[in-house]
Amino acid sequence: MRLATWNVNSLKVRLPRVEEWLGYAQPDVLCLQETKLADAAFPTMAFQALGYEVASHGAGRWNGVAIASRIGLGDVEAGFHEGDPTLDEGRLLSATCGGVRVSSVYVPNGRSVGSEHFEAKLEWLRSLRAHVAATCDPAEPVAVCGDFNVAPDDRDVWDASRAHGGTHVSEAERSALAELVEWGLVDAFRLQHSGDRLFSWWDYRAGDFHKHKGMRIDLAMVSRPLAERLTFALIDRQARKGKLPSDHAPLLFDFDC
DNA sequence: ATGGTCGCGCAGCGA
Repeated sequence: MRLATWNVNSLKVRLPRVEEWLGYAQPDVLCLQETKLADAAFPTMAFQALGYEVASHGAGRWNGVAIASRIGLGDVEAGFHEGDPTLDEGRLLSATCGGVRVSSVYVPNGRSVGSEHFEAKLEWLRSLRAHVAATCDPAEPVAVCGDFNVAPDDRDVWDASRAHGGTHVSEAERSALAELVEWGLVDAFRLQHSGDRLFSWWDYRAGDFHKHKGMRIDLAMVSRPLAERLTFALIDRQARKGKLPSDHAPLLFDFDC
């Protein structure tokens, strides 16, 4: 099974690149973030034409997540399992694909440490942990994939002291991410790669991509049964190049299952 | 040292 995740920063603008990428990357499951599309406007036919079923969860303009799968797409759940169904703000979608409980997540940015947006980010991550704990079993195959807007450690940032006014690298955010680890999920990329400067996002401005100034904030957090079957992990930097790229690269994960 | 680019949508905000 090949699992992928990609923050596309507007699926409307990015659809031609996503179609091209599906053609050569050939994922079985693709989690999308920042589609910026209402469900009614989602290009379902384009995915069906390539052999994928698709589910989306978005209100348009901001946020929006989706899951495309060519190995089945069942038990779709939009948002958090408990509480107000709009609390997730179009940032969480879950489905069962080929026996794996997959979630596509777009964690709030947080803007600046200590702001109300930052507190909301921490609360969102706590809700995500509660959602996973309420709906999944760590002894079963679970994959929570997407843009976490948290760099797990200092290897994952070009310069931790200059990152985003302290967000993405703060102890509070990393602790919130560690809560998912404590529940039973592991950062799949780190099972295959231990090096630094292996980023998944680069600011559009000032040529940051070419200066290797980025962060690794797009993650696949997987339960032990999947972690044990991981054979390959890649950040596809090629897809960050060329015409009209997203500011995020897609990630690929192969599992022997 | 500062600002720099996108997307949305039509001004300026969010990232």
